[in-house]
Amino acid sequence: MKRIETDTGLNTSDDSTRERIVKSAREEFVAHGFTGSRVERIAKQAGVNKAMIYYHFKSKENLYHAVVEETLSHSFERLHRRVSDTANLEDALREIVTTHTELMTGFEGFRPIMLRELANPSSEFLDRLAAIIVNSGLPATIRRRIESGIKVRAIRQVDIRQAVTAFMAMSIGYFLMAPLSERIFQVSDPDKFTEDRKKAVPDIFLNGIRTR
Amino acid sequence: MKRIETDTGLNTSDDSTRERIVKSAREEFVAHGFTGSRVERIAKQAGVNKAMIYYHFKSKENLYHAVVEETLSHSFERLHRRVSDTANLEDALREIVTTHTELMTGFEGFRPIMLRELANPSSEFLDRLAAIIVNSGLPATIRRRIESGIKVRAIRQVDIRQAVTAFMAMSIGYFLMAPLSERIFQVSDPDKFTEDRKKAVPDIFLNGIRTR
Amino acid sequence: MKRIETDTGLNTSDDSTRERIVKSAREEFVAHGFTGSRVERIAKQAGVNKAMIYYHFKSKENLYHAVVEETLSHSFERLHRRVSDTANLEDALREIVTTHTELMTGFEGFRPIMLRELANPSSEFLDRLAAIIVNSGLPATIRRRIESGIKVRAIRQVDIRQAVTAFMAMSIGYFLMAPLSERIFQVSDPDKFTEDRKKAVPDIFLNGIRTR
Amino acid sequence: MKRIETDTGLNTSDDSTRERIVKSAREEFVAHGFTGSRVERIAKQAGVNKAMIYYHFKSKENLYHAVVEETLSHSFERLHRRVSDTANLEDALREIVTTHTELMTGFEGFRPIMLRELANPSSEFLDRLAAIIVNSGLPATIRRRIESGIKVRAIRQVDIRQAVTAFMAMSIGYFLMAPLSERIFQVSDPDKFTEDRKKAVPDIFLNGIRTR
DNA sequence: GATGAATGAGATTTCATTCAT
DNA sequence: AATGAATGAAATCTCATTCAT
Repeated sequence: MKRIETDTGLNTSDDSTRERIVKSAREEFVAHGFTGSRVERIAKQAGVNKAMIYYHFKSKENLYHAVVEETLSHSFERLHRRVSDTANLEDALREIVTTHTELMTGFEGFRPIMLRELANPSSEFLDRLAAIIVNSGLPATIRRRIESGIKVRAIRQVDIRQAVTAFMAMSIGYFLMAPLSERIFQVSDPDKFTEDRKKAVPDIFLNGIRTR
Repeated sequence: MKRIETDTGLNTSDDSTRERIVKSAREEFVAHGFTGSRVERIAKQAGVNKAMIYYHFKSKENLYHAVVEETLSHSFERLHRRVSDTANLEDALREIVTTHTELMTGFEGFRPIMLRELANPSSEFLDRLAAIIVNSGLPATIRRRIESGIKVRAIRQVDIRQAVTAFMAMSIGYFLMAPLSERIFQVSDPDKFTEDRKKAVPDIFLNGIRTR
Repeated sequence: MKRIETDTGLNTSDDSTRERIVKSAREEFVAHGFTGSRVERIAKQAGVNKAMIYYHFKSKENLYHAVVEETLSHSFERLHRRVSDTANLEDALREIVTTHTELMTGFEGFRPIMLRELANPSSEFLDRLAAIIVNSGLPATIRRRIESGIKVRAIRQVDIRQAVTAFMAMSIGYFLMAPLSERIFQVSDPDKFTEDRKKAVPDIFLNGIRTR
Repeated sequence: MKRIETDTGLNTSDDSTRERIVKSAREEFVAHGFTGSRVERIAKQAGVNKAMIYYHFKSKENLYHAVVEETLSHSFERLHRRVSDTANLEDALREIVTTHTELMTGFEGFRPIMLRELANPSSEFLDRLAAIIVNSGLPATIRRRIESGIKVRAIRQVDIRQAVTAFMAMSIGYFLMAPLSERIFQVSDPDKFTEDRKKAVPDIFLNGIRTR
């Protein structure tokens, strides 16, 4: 049943009924949010009877949790592999931007779900995502690298939390607000733009904190 | 962080029924999104009969538009006054961060509405907000200042769009993802942190693009 | 809105929607029990939209409570009026049998509801009914009359609780098991039989406890 | 009150799947009535798959019939042995009260099923139970004994049907309404109370119809 | 302007029953 | 004999909207 993960980590060819339901549900929740989603539509899309959904998941809410679970386990696998045997700060930062990019562009659904959960102050999703990120070791790695950089005077005496937060915002916050950015600065080739970011963001950030 | 109400462009002391409805509606839409919001609850909160809402606004959607309108007119007022006769790039950047901060923290509801609209690709709200931002002149000002900076070799030959976008992400994207950041880096005093950002962000960014 | 009570205490001509719903609901619950009853049928019978039922009562359970309430308030009025200015024990017993008879035959629905509630050990209905009966003063009156009868040796030294319980069983228990009795002893004229009981039961009981 | 299981006619140690299903079904039907009972719950309780129930019984209704059958065969065994060569009326009455007591208290479930069937005018269960009671010969015996009592003037000229019915109500009707009685007259020791009844009821009844 | 009552359409959920294995 | 998965039909409940007053 375990299958080799595709590049997106998304298991699209497993057609066990349960998987088919989760898949349809993800699409539906992504497109309409929780309340806007219709169990009927999810069922039809999955090619099953509505009752089947209640057989496998007990409620619409449960089904949503299952989708969130899947979305998160995906991001978990993504992050875990990247962690930390990067040679230096620059490589680590590149890794993060790349990972975030893949997360936000490669897994259709992660972004909208995250956006909506960000509007929900007591979101379990965010709790779990934060835990995943922390456990991946990336924030600690960055912090440590910056600290040693400061010690050897390669990096200025910046407020580390401000610096790391700013970097996260550049890396992941960008994707959240992308539709607004795209409206403000007409981006003609978004793919190239996203690709360029992978270099531009670490570059600006590193120069921003480096000693001169 | 507490601000004088009249300054927000939000007339909270007008007790006309219509205003009371819009106020409740805003709270409801902010808390539950469009589909999750209940006309009944809005009515009860406003202390009126449900039918009254249909008397004043013709539909739930209409009411939502009214709320969005209000939210946007607010952000418009916010941005309009600031425009651009700032002395230099650094001042301009500070102005932007400050404006964004006020926008996101000063008007309860702006953030959640924006988050949810960001999940909606054909959002009218984003169209209008982008227009407001563009019309405020700030992006053009920044761009121009960077361009002249490059010309006189004060600023490196960076990709301007990437730079401006990165700055925007740091400035406004941060607020969108704040609940996640707060979970990852335990921020004990968010008000002070937000205040510090007003200096830290332009500092990192400017150093990031300056020649050395 | 208050109207003169008919003989049954059942307000059948009040056609406010709420009343019509309760009336249909009573019929439905009586005929099918709680789980067997259908909100749809109740609505149709009351000539209203299903949603109307949820507008007036919040749930099916609530509606059931309302029916029970009505049934009980009815029995309450019934009993309250009869209380206790009966001249002697015999009159008091006749009063009880008459009241029980009216309750069980006059108010279509009391019996089935009571039967089903008797099968439910933690029934609120029974709690309330017991309270009504106790508060009517009848049990205390009977008990007191028997006690004084014993004192003056008109009545034998019987176990009073057993006696009163036995009488209650004869009076009200009979109606509960009537369908069984009717099957065992073919009763050709049930109305006359019920009428005769009003004398026969006190007669047997009184002779049963009298001294000789 | 605790009785030896084999005596009840209920084979509780037969672990065949079929028996386990009937046992769970009885508990379920007793607790929730027919419409309130859930096939799913019965299956789970019996430790089998829902489909198994449909394999053994064809439908929920069929299963209910099986339970009723079992309940009736039980009451049949209960009553069968007692028949009527009791020495005198008093002994016969005691026999009946004892039998009824055992019927109602000895077989968990008999009472609730009977109560609910009593609400159902065309109940097959009642038909069959009445037949069993009639066939046991007890009612005829009582009637005959009363008739001869009247002939020899040991018993008053009472309406025999009324008398027998009243006795039945005292004997069996009591159990039906017991939860109400217990609420009205706080009975602290129900076991003793039930035991005392076995003497009190025939005593009151006999004195009630005896000549003086 | 304002309300209580009403509604149609449709949402989520339940349940007895059957099918394929 | 036994199961997990599936289903059709229907149940309870919800909600934006309208009507009569």
